[in-house]
Amino acid sequence: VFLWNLLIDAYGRFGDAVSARKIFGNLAGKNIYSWSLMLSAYARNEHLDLAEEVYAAMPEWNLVCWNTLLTAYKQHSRVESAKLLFDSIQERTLMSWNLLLTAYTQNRYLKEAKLLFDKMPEWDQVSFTSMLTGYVRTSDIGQAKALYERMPYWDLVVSTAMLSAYSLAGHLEDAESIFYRMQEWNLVSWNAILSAYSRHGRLDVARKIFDGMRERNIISWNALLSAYALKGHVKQAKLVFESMLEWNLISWTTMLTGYCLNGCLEEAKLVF
RNA sequence: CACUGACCAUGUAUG
Repeated sequence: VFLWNLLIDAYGRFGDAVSARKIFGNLAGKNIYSWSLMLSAYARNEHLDLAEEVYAAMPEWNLVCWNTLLTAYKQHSRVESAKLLFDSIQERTLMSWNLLLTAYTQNRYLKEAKLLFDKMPEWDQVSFTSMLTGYVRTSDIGQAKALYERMPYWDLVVSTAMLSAYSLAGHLEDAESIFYRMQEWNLVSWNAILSAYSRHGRLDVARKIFDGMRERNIISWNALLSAYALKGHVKQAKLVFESMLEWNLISWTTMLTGYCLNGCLEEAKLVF
């Protein structure tokens, strides 16, 4: 059963809920892990209705499956359902609280988020990050900063969130000072500072950061691309675009917007 | 063996 469970998990993560379902369906002696894995396979792959069916059919429920269903509701913006589930479950961990909080903040229920945050039995870095991004989404940089300064310490994720918040609010220098005071960096935080410079039109610095990065992903490339495309350097942007190894919807939209902003309507049409 | 937070374009509700 362990091994079959691993396979269900793999298919679920790969996005193939149908194959996961086949294995699950034929599996004799399903345990609570099998059920939870099937539940998250559906939850991850945009099948909320099927996830609910699996949940309803489960022989028993535990914390993990409640949390998984909360995650699914949150991702599908079913905030009311998340709240109902949260109120009805037998036990809650900090993660369950964080999930409801994130359901609120990601869907801009800021008042509810604030009330819940103040009612929580404890907070961890996730709780703070979630509340912080709630403020950011509602453009309240002041509250975001106040919350950040209340924290006992800062991990990589919450620092990156605050860095991006400053950048979004137009405070490049505050973003920089967070970055340089951090104890550790990863690809995401490098991308965040790169995009901060890019957003503020500091093309030279953005380029240097990009060139100096040890690893890059498509987000890094798109950030550099937008530095050029949206600040009037269409030719440079085109060069970057052509050296990219892969493109996604964001790359194309960036390039298209760049052409439009610079009056290159023919090129824009071609891209489109 | 299962569950939560941060990074990229455009748009995102007094139009």
